[in-house]
Amino acid sequence: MDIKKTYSISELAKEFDVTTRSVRFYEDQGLLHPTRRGQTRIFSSKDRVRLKLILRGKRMGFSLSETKELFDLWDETLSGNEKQLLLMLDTLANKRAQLEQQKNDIAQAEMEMDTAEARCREALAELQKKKRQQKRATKEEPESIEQK
Amino acid sequence: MDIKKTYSISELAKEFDVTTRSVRFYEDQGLLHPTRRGQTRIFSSKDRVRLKLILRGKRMGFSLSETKELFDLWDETLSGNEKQLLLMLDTLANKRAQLEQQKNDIAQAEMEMDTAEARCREALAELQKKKRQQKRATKEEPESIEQK
DNA sequence: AAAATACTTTACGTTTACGTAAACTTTATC
DNA sequence: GATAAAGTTTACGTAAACGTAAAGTATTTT
Repeated sequence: MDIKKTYSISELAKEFDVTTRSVRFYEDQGLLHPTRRGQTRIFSSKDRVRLKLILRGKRMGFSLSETKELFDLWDETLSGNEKQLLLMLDTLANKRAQLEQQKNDIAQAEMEMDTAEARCREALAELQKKKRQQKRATKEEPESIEQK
Repeated sequence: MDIKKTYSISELAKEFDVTTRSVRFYEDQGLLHPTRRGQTRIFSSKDRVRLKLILRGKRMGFSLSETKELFDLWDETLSGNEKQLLLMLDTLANKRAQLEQQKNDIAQAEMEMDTAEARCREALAELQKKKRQQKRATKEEPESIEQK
């Protein structure tokens, strides 16, 4: 099994570099389900994994409610109901399509960045050439202006 | 050169499936620069390209201001100033790193979706097996309950 | 010329994902 | 036992990215 530990809110916040406010917000939205000792939140390693997934989702452009839907769907999937299983498979297929689109977008962006970078380097090379020409000019005619 | 045409706001909106409101908003934020005939906006093919880039940026999780920064930077880059060129190269490197992160995230997500899908299919197979067993049972003992 | 269509500006409303401040308990430290 | 440190709830504020309604202009169609 996992590192069967529990975590405080600030432990998680530090580890993933988010504010405690965010963590509480994620709980509020039903994405995390910490238990309580008194009124203090205690997060399980499952919560920790989910937090990681939430943040990755965000980096991939997923909203919190999208991520929550996936979480909920997965939980219901575990119950083993056939309908839920099929729904999950369908959802997975949709997400895969979405990821394909993103991969295309990224590939396109990378290509365009390649050409952009190339143009930058060309322009820079031009500038360097001009600089060298200027230097040569001042060496060939040192103080020549004064000898008119 | 490009398809040197011009576009009305609704042409663009239809083509890229966004509202005219969004297009006006993008102009407001300085991402598009249509000219005017009277008070009516006229978009160039450059605007069209930019709109495409804006939307791709959104799909990749970029904010409008991030995209605007890139546009502005690129415009200044064209002026050929050395400092701007170097700044652009730096920015490009950063974006590349960001895309690398996204590619990692996507790869991870795909792996996890693979295992999730596998589990779903296993669970479904289990259900099918049980169904078949039930069917066989009712065939082997047709109305057997009544012959106690 | 009246009506429909496409465009405009102005401006307030909405959702998401938190930030920030206030006021309060609980636990650890001096 | 005072005080600091870490936690809590409540609640108002905010930036981003539009939605939506109001009210007006310009052009095209009937």
